[in-house]
Amino acid sequence: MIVSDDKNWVMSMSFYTEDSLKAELHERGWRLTPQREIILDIFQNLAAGKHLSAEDLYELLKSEGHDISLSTIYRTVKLMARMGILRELELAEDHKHYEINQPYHHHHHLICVRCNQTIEFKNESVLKIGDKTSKKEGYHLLDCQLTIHAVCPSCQRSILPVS
Amino acid sequence: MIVSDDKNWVMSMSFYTEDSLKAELHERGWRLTPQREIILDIFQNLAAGKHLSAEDLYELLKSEGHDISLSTIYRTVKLMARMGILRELELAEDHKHYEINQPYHHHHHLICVRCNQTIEFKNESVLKIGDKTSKKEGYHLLDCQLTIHAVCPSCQRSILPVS
DNA sequence: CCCTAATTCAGACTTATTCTCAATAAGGCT
DNA sequence: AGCCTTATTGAGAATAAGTCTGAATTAGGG
Ligand SMILES: [Mn+2]
Ligand SMILES: [Mn+2]
Ligand SMILES: [Zn+2]
Ligand SMILES: [Zn+2]
Repeated sequence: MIVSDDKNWVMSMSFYTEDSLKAELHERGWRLTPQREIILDIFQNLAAGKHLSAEDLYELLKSEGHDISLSTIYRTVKLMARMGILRELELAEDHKHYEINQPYHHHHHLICVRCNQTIEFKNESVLKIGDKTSKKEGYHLLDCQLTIHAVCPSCQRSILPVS
Repeated sequence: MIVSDDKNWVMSMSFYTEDSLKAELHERGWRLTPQREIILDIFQNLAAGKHLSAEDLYELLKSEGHDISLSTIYRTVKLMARMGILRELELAEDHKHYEINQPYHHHHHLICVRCNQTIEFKNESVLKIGDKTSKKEGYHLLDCQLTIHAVCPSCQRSILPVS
């Protein structure tokens, strides 16, 4: 399900029910499976600011008694990212992270390139820039993320280890 | 070599000579090698808007008669990214790209999540936001990138292939 | 209830990136 | 100019994130 606001850009709605997820999948000729429902449920109930890798999600599901294969997890998060339901984050680690894509919780990341410590921050103008830019090019906006690479205070003080 | 401007944030200077690169390496107890000099030279003379993967760089160097190992290339681009000399771009492909980090050429990416087509755009406020945010947290800014995920006009029209 | 095509699952596979370690060489010092 | 320490390189092995395959399952339309 898609919601347009007064500024005329489109963004996924904040919360999916079984029905709205099913409707959005069916729009594209896809199906609602228990696996997809369960995975979306995890992300919808994740604490604000938490994000999961595919492996994280796999373990979390297993701990809750859901035996969903890694292949399905990889396929599902990619699918939901391409639908605009999830955000795909490229943080400092060597794997992707995912979180729900909700305007209300929209935020960005400040990453230390040495120790990988990451701080989240909000900024109202970023989404406006993303909106303006994508509209100008005729793109349909799904998500926009500002990623800042920097050196944290603690790493500025420490001696650099040899690469 | 580091340059501070009137706004008090720090950013690598636009152009490196053998001496300035050497100085910046020595500050950290590192060495200037022919390989590092050659690799930086490639990036400094790359057409604006071009970016290279490690493999791209390896082939380009080979075509110019420079036999630098892939290991060294991976190590060097990562090193230079952590120094703020290069930007590490996470585009839609499954490998990283690098380009020189110069305020003058500072730009961002609008990516189609379906066909991976990428458009570069400039925006003056993004760097200001990155500056303000990193300063507020006491971080030393190296680079900031706005990445917009969206669906391009052509992909909006086409039928969706099954994932 | 049937049928078709989408989806799942297990496991093989791919491949970007990192690691290891012996050989080399940068650069500080005399 | 030669010496010494240690950072760096290079070749190849290793790692691991993510994708692909093919048979079995199942969603959902009729
Ligand atoms: Mn992680
Ligand atoms: Mn590429
Ligand atoms: Zn740090
Ligand atoms: Zn496209």
